[in-house]
Amino acid sequence: MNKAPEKIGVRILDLPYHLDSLYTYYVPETLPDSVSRGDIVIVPFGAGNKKMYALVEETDSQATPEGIKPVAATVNRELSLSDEMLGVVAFLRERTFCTTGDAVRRLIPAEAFERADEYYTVCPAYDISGLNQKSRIIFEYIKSKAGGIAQKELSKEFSDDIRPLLSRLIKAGAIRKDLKIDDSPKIKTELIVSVSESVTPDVLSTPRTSEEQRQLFWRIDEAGRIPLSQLVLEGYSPARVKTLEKRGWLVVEKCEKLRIPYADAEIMPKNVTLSPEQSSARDKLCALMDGKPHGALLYGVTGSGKTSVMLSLCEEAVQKGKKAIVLVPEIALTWQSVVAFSSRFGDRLAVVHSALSGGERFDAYRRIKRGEIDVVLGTRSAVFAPLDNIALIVIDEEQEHTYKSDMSPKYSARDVARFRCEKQGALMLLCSATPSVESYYRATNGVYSLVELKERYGKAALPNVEISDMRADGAGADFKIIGEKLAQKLTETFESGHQSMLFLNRRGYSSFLICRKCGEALLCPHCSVALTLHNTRRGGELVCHYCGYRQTPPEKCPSCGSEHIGYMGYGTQALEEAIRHLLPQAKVIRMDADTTKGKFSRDEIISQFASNKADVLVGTQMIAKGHNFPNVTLAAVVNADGSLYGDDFRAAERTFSIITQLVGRSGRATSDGKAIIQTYSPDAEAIRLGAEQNYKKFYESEIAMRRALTFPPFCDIAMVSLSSGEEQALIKFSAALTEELKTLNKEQFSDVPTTIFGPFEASIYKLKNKYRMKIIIKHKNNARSRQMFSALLSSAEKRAAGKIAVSIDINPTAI
DNA sequence: AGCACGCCGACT
DNA sequence: GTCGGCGTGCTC
Repeated sequence: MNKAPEKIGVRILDLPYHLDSLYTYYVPETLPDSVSRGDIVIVPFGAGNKKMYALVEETDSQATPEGIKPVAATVNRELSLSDEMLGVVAFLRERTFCTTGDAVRRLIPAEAFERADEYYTVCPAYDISGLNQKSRIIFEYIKSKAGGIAQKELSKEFSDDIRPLLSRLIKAGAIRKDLKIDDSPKIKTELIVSVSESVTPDVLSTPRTSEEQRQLFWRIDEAGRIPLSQLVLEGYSPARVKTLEKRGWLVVEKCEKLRIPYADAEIMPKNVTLSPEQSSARDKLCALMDGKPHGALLYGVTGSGKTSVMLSLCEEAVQKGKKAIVLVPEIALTWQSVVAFSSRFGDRLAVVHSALSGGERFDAYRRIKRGEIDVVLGTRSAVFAPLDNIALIVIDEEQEHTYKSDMSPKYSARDVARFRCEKQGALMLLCSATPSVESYYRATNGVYSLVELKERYGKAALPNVEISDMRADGAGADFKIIGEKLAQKLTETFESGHQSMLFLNRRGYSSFLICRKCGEALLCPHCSVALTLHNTRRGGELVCHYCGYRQTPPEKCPSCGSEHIGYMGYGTQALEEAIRHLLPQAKVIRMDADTTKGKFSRDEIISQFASNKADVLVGTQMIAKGHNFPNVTLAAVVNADGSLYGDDFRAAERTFSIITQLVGRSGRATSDGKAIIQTYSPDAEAIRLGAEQNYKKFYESEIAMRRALTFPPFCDIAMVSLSSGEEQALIKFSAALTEELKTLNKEQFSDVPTTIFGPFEASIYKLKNKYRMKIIIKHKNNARSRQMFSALLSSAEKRAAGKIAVSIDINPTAI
């Protein structure tokens, strides 16, 4: 019986884009396990038969290429991707122009990959007399290592490249190369003690049972299942446990220990009653969880209690025996929000975010995959949680740009959510007080159902907002960070015992160091960005916010030698100081990227402020989101112009959104909330309408602009990014690539309508010593246009020969 | 991207 | 003659 070996089609991970296609291998009979779709295997690749990870995409492949090779090994079954996840991989590859490897490594935590290494061993019978000296040294070295030596160690021990020598030795039959998989599981185990099932407390009356043994027995009987380590901690001796195990009273099992980072969160069930408006919204959305794919936008003013509606919907999904994913922006994922979910779903909740350790992430992944989890709460990447049977994917603060990844795969969590909801028949629910123009457009077009919350929850009213025109404030005279109006309100608020929040979208102390004589600003030597002054314990320090470069401020201008150098612009540190100056008695705390480096420091700052231990909170973006501070009656945007004049068509939208959110922080529990917006452009629409909290009007004017100028949602934007350390090569290559695109578009893809801009310099032209260019293409995102970009990327990569990095991003957050 | 093959110069 | 440089071309 000679049956033909099974052939499979695989995608090899970690291959460059233009080589990322389907390869055929056969499954040798010596392979212990069967191979199915979605498995990860190890295959030999290329002339050197380097062992590579590969994803099995097809079994029983009919392809008949020449000289196919055998699969080398299978790896951990727990890595296998479901059919739906294979679909997500294909979706990412097709939509974001990433490699299969990039996609797979986004879905499976790195810790899950077993370490596979190539080991060298000698063939003892080999006669070494024919070898030259260098070969003999290598031979003897490998021989001296019992059990062989890994490729990595060998190249570490000897010079960088002894590989040709090694392959010659293999050919000569002197040494062997084998694949060894280190499958020692990176799984923590612990010993769990329980009372044996066949035993009743009657056994305690057996003779020669000590009082200590009885106590131990009762302790375990009470606990049910308890870790041995816990018993030891409580003072019971492990030897005594062993004795009772020998008697057959107790059972000690080795169990997997899962790291559950938020396990100790206090469970405090809250019985939130929904307002009539909230429960009507909930009912409408519940009706959309009917097993068919739907999209909905929950548009609710700040403070209208969108979170309660979200929670209630998740409960509904779980009651139906289904699962839910809830996505929040990174900055909103704090202890408080975890506790809110944890109190409802307990250990059926998994929390996934970037601050998890590798092990914690792996454990969460396995718990989800095994079906132990009903609700996954997390940031962007949680949209890939390997749940089946999803009824609901919520995206809170839907307009946030953090849902778009800027590293490969450059996906948008919203697009992945839509894809998964389509496949699983689930509801995608976008939530926001200031929806993105694109999403609101879809809602008004009937693509999404629109559900609104118009009232603030409880008795809270919208705050009274004033625009403070900084042009009038001491114009020409001393430059002020805090204008007169804001100073007055800050003082009043402090004196009345209430709290204030001040938002400023720039960290550090001063944003520029400028020479008053020659006008040069001091730039980072590695990036085309001005250095920012920070106050540190050691005094002032200039920091690059893009690459982290630091230096002490110079005494003289480095370009003209003048001593007349001064600082321009200001950041949160300067603001903090200005408040201390204005209100010396007040306690001020600052929350920005500099003060929240620790894992829980953000939670600490928030809980300090929430418990009234500070009077004023100063911060960047991260103070604007998700927290409910009842005692805050003044919110201020210190410099609303900061985000208004970007070179980005979304600048107005972001300004409007941040103003609306911040204003909404004030007066959540009372009716006398106030908000101040300081600006030099009081007539700018985004600022005026943000102050009025008039989303609809802002949307109308913004959508009209987008339509007139053809911007999303009326087109899609592709950005081809090129970067290289060699400036001239980059400029030449960018021009050639643009020409190639134009030719491609004229010939093979003449049916794809485009408008091509560029090439031009990126807004930060030099970053970490790499020069950056970009090409912008307005187009309609569909299968044809993606084919065109895919062809362009493949050819560019081939020609770039590693000297120039090329990537494509569809609808990037910043152009 | 790796890696081998292949053809050239510098050295034992 | 051998070792090792890096140009070219392929990868199931």
